[in-house]
Amino acid sequence: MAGLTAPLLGLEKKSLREQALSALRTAITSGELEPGRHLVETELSEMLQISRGTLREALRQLEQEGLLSAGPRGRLSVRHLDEKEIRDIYAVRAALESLAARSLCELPDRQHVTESLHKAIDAMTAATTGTLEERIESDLEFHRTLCRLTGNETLLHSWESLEGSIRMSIMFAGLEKGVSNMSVDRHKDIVGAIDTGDATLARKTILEHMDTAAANLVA
Amino acid sequence: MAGLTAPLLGLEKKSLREQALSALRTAITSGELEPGRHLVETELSEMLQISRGTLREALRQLEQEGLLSAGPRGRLSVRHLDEKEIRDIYAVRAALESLAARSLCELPDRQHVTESLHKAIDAMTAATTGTLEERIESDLEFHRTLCRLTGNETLLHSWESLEGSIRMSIMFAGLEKGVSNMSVDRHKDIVGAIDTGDATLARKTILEHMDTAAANLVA
DNA sequence: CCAGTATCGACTGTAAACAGTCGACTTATG
DNA sequence: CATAAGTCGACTGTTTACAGTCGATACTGG
Repeated sequence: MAGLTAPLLGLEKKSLREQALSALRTAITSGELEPGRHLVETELSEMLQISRGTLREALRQLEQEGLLSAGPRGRLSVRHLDEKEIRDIYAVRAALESLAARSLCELPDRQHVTESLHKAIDAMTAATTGTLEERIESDLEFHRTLCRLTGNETLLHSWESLEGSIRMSIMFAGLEKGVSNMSVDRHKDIVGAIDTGDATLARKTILEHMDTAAANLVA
Repeated sequence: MAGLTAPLLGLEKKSLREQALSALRTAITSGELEPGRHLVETELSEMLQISRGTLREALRQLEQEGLLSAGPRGRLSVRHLDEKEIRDIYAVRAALESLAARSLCELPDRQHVTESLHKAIDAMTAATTGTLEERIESDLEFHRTLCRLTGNETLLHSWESLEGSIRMSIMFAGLEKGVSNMSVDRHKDIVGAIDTGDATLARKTILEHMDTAAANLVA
């Protein structure tokens, strides 16, 4: 049994809370737990086979991410998004990602950045032959990479806190509409703009991308 | 006992979790719970006279707000901010608030907006004769109002999720440095720019305000 | 029949107890 | 003396039980 591989040494055992968080986030953003649905702690804890205390910790986080809304007496339900809310979410998303794009343009050495973004583009290209879900995942991964590459942890965290709302927006609009915003060419334009090092151009490209995306979602 | 006033009818009893959240947020952002301090659940729950379960829910939220960082084995400690992190926080803050400013310029009817902002300015003016804490509160209230007036709930929520980090940045720099960014005149400039309805000017004013603020904090 | 009161079930909020992991320290062994 | 094994305390993660609030329904009295 000698010679354990490095990945095994780095194994991370996920807590029940984290597992519940993931499962619930997926169930909500996929529509399985439908908008407006009242989440009853006792039911959910039985379904997930965890205690109510553990579940509550996960639910609190989802509430903070904007996926759940608290009704009277602390009752949590899956949030419903109307058109205005989707537009609002995309406006904030645009603000964060345009900051990311500008920040990347201002980096002294952009080579590793563009390499990583090209990899993310390749992944998007590969996903065009996959399922709608795969295309959405690769798209969101591209945008997350954009934020991550800035090295601004606060920016990445803010974006990730918005990710659930973004996913719900796509779900509300329907996956086909969502995917219509995920063309590889338009993302190549973003990378191209960043490549030029022109922060104003990069910002403008992102803002336009997000304007179009929001308009498509609410059409 | 007839004739209860409307405010009494609207009384909201805060849960222990919410009370703990407030108390902890204040203790952290004021420096009472100092950066790097390991928060031991059993100690804190005894101090606050609440159960560990209730405390955990509050701590989770503070972690998500960026005020605490999780170390090995789930141990939470008060986050320490270095200069880069402060700059990063202010960059994200600038992105959010400049979106707010641009959004306000695009509103069809800006009269009630400018009235509210002028009120916030008046409160800042009144606070100049008060304590440093009062000045910081009135400043943050001005900026929160900026975001709230847009009617974009996602934007307000994102800003509020950042507020703790903002407060900690000010605390790290020292209150005097923080207050140096809170001159009434500079905030009047922001309102003035929004008054013109020129979204580009308003955005630029905010970005400059935040650039200067960050530079002052890390100087 | 209607209004007031009582009861009960369905929750959420909270506390107390149990369980597991780790590091520091002590003890045993070669 | 150095190393390995054992023990224990200090936590965090989780479960179970208790407590309170509310709405819906049933009951009672005028």
